[in-house]
Amino acid sequence: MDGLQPRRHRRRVRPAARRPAGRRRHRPRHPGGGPGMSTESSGQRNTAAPRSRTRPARKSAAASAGTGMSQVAERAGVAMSSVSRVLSGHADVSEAMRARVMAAVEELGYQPNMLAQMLRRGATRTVGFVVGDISNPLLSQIALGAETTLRASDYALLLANSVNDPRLDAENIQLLHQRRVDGFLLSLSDETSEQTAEAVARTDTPTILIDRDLPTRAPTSAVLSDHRAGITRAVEHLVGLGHERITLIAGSPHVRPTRERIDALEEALEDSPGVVAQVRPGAFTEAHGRAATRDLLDGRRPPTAIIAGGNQILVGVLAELAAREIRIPHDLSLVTCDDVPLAQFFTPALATIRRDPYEMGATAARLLLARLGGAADEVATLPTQFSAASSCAPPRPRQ
Amino acid sequence: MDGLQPRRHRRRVRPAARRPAGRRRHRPRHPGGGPGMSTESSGQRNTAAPRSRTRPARKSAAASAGTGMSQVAERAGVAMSSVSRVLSGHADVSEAMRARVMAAVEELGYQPNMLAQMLRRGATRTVGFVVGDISNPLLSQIALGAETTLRASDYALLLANSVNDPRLDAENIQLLHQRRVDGFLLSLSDETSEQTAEAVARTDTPTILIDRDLPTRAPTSAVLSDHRAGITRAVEHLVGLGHERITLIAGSPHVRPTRERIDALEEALEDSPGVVAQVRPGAFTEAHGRAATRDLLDGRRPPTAIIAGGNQILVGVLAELAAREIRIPHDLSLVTCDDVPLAQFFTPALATIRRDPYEMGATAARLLLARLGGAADEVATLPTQFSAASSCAPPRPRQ
DNA sequence: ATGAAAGCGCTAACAG
DNA sequence: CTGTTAGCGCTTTCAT
Repeated sequence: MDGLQPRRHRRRVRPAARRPAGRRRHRPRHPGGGPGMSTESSGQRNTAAPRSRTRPARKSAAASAGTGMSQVAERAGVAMSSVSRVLSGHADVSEAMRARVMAAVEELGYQPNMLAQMLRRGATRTVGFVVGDISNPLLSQIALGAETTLRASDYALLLANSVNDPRLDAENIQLLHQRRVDGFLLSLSDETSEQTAEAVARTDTPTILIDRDLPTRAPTSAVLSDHRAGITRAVEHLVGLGHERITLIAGSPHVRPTRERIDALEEALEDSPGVVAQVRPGAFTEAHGRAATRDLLDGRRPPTAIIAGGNQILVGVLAELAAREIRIPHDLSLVTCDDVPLAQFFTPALATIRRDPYEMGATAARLLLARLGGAADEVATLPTQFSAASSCAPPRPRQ
Repeated sequence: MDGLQPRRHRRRVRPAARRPAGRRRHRPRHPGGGPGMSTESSGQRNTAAPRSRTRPARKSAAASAGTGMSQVAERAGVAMSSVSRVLSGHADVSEAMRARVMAAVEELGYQPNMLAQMLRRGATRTVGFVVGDISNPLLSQIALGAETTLRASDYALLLANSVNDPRLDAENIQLLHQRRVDGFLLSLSDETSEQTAEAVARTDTPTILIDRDLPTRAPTSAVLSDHRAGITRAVEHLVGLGHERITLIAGSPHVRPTRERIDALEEALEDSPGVVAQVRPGAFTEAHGRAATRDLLDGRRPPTAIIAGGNQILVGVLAELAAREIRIPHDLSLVTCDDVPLAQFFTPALATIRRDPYEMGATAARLLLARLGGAADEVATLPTQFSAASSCAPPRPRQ
């Protein structure tokens, strides 16, 4: 071995206690060891008399577990209520008291049991996030924005995927409601679902819709994207280039973005007689993108420009175009909605209608925080930007 | 308007009760309305005598809220414990009892308060997922796999981002512990952090590491990827093509994937004297990818092949290559780790070391479920695949 | 400023 | 099989 070497070399330390690890996923169940067989590492002072008759599911005595507020009180020689007051920063507490209590807390390594607090206070400081598909970069960035903002206010995020199934939307709402979340962030799979609307209505929990509309029956806040503006700019650009047949391959017609985009496309073309809009709603999937593209290109009058209504759809569109060796923008112009990580390195560069998903999530969280703080429901609309790029060019002269 | 029209036309229904929505994010705080000002929609039977002296934060009387188990018991004319037994599917319950109770439940639309159950049972059916960056597609797919699997067993996922800050790792673990999660799924930002190790050790909660190692002190299960195999295949391929200077631009050296990849690269080249390995660990960021690439290309002996150790790093590498108009694979061969959505449309196609992140998440969840069911800790290693592609070619002859 | 007591809504002994 | 009872661990009146 010659030449430069890594600055950092590291011995391969196989963690001692582990089995060699040979990719076994479905571990055979231990014959004799059903639930309840748990390792039960007996704590130190297991000898003394049981504290009471009732002793449910004793949790193994770990560092902090089992140390309750009453122990702190005893240690500090004060009443539990005083400990509680100190810990929750109540005003009327003497310095002496505060010091005594904090000392005891320190010594015992006491950590409050939030479960008990939640039950008692009637608030969980938890927000339920129902989302069609967290693995979609758009949604995961929204999640990041939301989580970051919520955490700054000491809220935690309970995540529930619906895998784009409206029934799971409703079920998740119900489930999270039973877990007593203080609020909801909803990126629903289908805003027309009766069950979902009911689930939302049944809950009187503050709810923020993320780029969705819902029958007014259930009052909510919402963070919306201004899809109209984006589509309008894109269409203006395409029309300016001379396109006369523009197709939007859109996602599910049961969510706001799709409806807005379709409306915007049609509206934008109202002033341009001679320019034809086509719309292919369907699903936010690669399959739909591909099928729609195939269909269009096989049709009597294929479009000269396609707008892909989402990142998965884009994949399908590109796949079909690649299969047919259709060149962009020579044979067809292409615009896409919502950025994807590597899009910037495409050749040709992809014209894109962008928005800021992190900011959407953060805004949704702020709206919810406001609602939880007593404010009224509110709708925020965030902008959308169209960046032209070389994937759009004048159409080829009519055949 | 002529020609084809969309099959679906839709009136633009502006939801009635909403303000026109003019993008205002930082809503001014209402002067007089602090917390506690909440709308307090008084329920129907607000006239009767208060049920008790203590009445904390009375939740507004919604459909299901306020309906407690005792009411069901009363309605059914049985004891609360019987209701409980019926609802938790206890064996020794007569059909008559079951029917009476279920009827009452139905009529009242009763939904159990999981908070109370959690406190009483000492289990929350909640899993804490600590992750460096949920917006990374790799991690969000892992999250999806985990959530889907956990949900099938009635566990919910509490998500905590650490934005790649080791201190937040530890803090999040502590926070989730206070929320009494039953288990942890950890995709730590830095496995060498003392604080994190302590936090994990302090918790006696079952913990699954996701592609991380941790000092044995804290016993855990783990799901690992076989990075060695992937790198080994990739290097074999490159060496086979005649490359003699291969650089791995890696992410943080404080996580397992980076260490494994570095080790594997060096090991793979042990048998190939004359082939030089370079390693540039740093961070999983575009910035590092770009800086490292710049550095390498400006160096005395630039590599003939680069392995990008992550999707963000890849973006940086590509950016720098594009800026210098370096052609792949003519001037340089490129391999990347971990797939990204649009990579398949790259020209040339990117050679990639792949794994199945959804399956990683699902496996992690299964391991945790097993642990929660009383099984011992276990390590699962999932495979990795190298697909060659046209981004790799023989190097240009030495200058 | 501090303490005593009364639960939040539920479960699980225990005793019929 | 069903009812009684004693809490889970904490917060919050209410009364000093």
